[in-house]
Amino acid sequence: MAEITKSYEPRDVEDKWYAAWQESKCFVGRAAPGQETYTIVIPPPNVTGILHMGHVLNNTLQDALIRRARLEGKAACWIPGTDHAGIATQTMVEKHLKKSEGKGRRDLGREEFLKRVWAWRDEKGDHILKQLRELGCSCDWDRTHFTMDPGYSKAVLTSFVKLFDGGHIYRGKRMVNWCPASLTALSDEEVEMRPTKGFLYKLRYELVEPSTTKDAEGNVITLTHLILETTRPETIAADVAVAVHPDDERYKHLVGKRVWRPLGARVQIPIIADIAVDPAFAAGALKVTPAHDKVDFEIGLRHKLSVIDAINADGTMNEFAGPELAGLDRFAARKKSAEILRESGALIEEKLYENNVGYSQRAGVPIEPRLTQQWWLRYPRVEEAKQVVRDGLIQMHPERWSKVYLNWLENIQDWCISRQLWWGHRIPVWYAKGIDREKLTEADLRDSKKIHVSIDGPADPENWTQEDDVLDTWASSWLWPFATLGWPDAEAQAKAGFSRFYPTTTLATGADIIFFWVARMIMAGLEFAKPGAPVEERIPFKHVYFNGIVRDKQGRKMSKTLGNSPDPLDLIQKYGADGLRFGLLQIAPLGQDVKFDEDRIESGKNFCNKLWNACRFRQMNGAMSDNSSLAAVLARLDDAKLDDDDHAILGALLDTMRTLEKGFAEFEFAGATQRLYSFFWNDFCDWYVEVAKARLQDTSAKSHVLAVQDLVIREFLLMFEPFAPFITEELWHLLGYGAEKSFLQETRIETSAGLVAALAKRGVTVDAAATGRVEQLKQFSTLARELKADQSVAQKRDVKFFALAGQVEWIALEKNISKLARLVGAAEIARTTEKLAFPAAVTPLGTLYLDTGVKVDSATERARLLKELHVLNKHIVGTEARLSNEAFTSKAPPTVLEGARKQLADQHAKRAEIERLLSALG
RNA sequence: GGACGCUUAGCUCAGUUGGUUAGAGCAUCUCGUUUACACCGAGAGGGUCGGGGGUUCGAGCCCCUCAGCGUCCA
Repeated sequence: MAEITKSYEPRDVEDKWYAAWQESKCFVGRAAPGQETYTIVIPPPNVTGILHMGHVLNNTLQDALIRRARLEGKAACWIPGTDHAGIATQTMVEKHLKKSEGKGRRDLGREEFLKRVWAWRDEKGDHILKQLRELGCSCDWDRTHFTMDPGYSKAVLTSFVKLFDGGHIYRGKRMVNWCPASLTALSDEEVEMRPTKGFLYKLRYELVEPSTTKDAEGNVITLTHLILETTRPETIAADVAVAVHPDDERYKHLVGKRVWRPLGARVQIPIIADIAVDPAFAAGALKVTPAHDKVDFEIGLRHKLSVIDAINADGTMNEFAGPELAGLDRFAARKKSAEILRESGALIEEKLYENNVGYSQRAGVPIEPRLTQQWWLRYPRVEEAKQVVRDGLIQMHPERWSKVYLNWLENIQDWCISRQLWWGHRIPVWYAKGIDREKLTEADLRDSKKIHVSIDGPADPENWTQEDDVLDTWASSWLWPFATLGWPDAEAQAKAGFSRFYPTTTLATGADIIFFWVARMIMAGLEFAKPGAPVEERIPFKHVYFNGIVRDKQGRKMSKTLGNSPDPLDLIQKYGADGLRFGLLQIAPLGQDVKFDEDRIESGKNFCNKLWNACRFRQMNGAMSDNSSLAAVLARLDDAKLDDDDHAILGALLDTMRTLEKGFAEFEFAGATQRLYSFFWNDFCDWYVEVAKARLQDTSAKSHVLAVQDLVIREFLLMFEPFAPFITEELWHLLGYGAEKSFLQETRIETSAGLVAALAKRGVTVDAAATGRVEQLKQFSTLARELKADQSVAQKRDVKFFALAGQVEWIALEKNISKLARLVGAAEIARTTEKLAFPAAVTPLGTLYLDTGVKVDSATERARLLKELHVLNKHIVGTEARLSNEAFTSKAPPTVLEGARKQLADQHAKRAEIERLLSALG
């Protein structure tokens, strides 16, 4: 057996074991007949992305889940992969192309450009998957998928064709969120509302003919103009009407009359009445610009207004904006139009104004509402998608997210699935040559002479032209849970074990993509996965775990631009993958954001080192005996030698196992990791290993004590492995728990109940009361150390203690006396039957005197005791008050009442003892 | 404007169905090379649980309300 080094050096260990795992293909997801499966599909990161802290948290959680499942004997399958990330990747390559060759994508042409994107992908791609290996992720790498791979692409096209055939997909000229930077439409979900500072322009729209009316007091007034306020004066030339609210008494008489458009060609436009107008906003009149605003567009439809499109796709103004504005960027045009309006006298006022403006999430520029031909999807299975969550077939953790999910589905809008990009799945629609695409009706879409829709395209391609647009990336990733399992190809599905691994078990992701991805996957799964099967077999997953967002210390989201995100690989270098994983999970409570704190990662590393050294110490204490199985270790226990400390540590072990079981069932990882920490560090190292040092001197007890330690370490390694796979694997072998060519993961982890049963079989029943007795010894030793520290002899090992203890107390002390003496650093702890003139402390096991060999400073000693008495008195007053309250004694449950009475008795006894000590000081 | 979440020690966070004197890690101070570990050990100081009100014998925990912060949806 190799000797364990003085400190844990993660780097070599990590590389060695990851290579061994890969070599043996031990992460392959394979289900034996009758074996329960546990499947996770990874949220596919961008193919050219790099690992950030959010990935670390998300993937550590998935790895913990999948490794635990493996230890529980389930057929665990974690499917990795990447996403082609349409806009992001295309933009990146375009930028690179511009920089290196000074060319745009249109200079190259579609085919050539796509070649470049693939080359980029091949060069930069999948880097993130390698980084996940550094983190220790146990994905089944043979199953790695990419959303643009041929098989996956076939799934995407198949879903399109099926949805089209099912009448879910249509084409239409409608208002979309247009990104003038990426030159593509975006779905509503890709638009982010941001409060934006700008100006509100107050304008006069002159009436063609002045109009008279009466005001509230009945005075006759004559109106010559209307007052409007707008944030977008550059679009005035595209105004086709002015609207007022139909019930607005101020303007009723104007409806049907006309005003002069104040910008562009001198044109009269009508005043109309529409309920969309908010009479309370500004002066209650709205300029109607159907081409450039969603609400205006709808007003236009209701009133059959014409549409003037004054803005080009790239956000510059066109000739309809008028000669002064044509060619200008929309923001420059805004300034320019304000100038023109000011000169003409139409601009009354411009004031600072903040409103919510939609931004392209990817490109970061304000989106432009724009009227374009797009492909739309009426979501399938909306009602069913709500039902599966309401019925608990799909459980969300934390549960509250299901409300957000349901609320979105209640208000669901059709999905714009076409993107004016080249990098993505080209929509499998072909138009007959010569037809006017602009004029295609809904009926034409169903006419196979005009439109062809199929996966492979028409048989006579020369007569057809394929749609230029590609599909939204999410319209490919929403198929992820089943397209990664071979769908729709029957053979591929059989090979991938689709029938066993679908539905997947748990999806771990961020709540920020609950609509983008989670909700859509549920609908896609229900629609496509197992047609005709019961709903519980069609859902894509049973649990959705939403991990928090990793933020910096100030609570800001980590981002490249802020530069506040540490590089996870640096952290792995510094603290080890296990330290990073464990440290991060300790601060990741269920569903709460994580404020990243490097100190916690360091604490993760330190914990690994602690574990390492405890195992090293175990090895130094005696040759390893048979550790090859739980039964072998248990066989080495000597039930006659079990003492309270053994019982207490076994009790704590069982408690920790239960906490872990509950933690995994409820996705409470912070609690689980914290219990692992306190169990191993406090319960085991600080107490059990320390008291064992004395017992190891006793040759008759030694092998028994080492067996207990081996048992605890074994079970601990099994529990810890999902969080820290590298160090546990290393120690597993160093301590002889596993055979040479095996891995820790091949062992079945015991349940707490299973361990109780296994112990019982060896005649061992854990005595719960032992924990309380050990607790008293712990208090005793703490008080003894405190006494030494108070007397400034903390470092001395040769002091003598005397315990003024009754018979019962002394028996409890006596059998632990060598442990205690070692623990507190004393030459001797002896019994005394008389009061002594030494500094003293009142312990649960009698009064303890410290003989320092020098004369007691009675003033100091008195002050110390008085302080303690003061605190005690305060507590006594509180307890007495509670107990003398009739309402309390009559209503509180008996156990609470009894506890309070016992507490008071203890407090009184302690006070009496302290008072005695004080009077002894004279 | 609506919904949800958060507010506990200097910092980051725990705190199970309300029940003794509210915990941990880090940081601070003191002491320490005793057969694992200074990536360590021993000890200490430090909070009245955002404010207010209520329910209860009893509230960090339940209810109401206010404030601040955050997220999502309008």
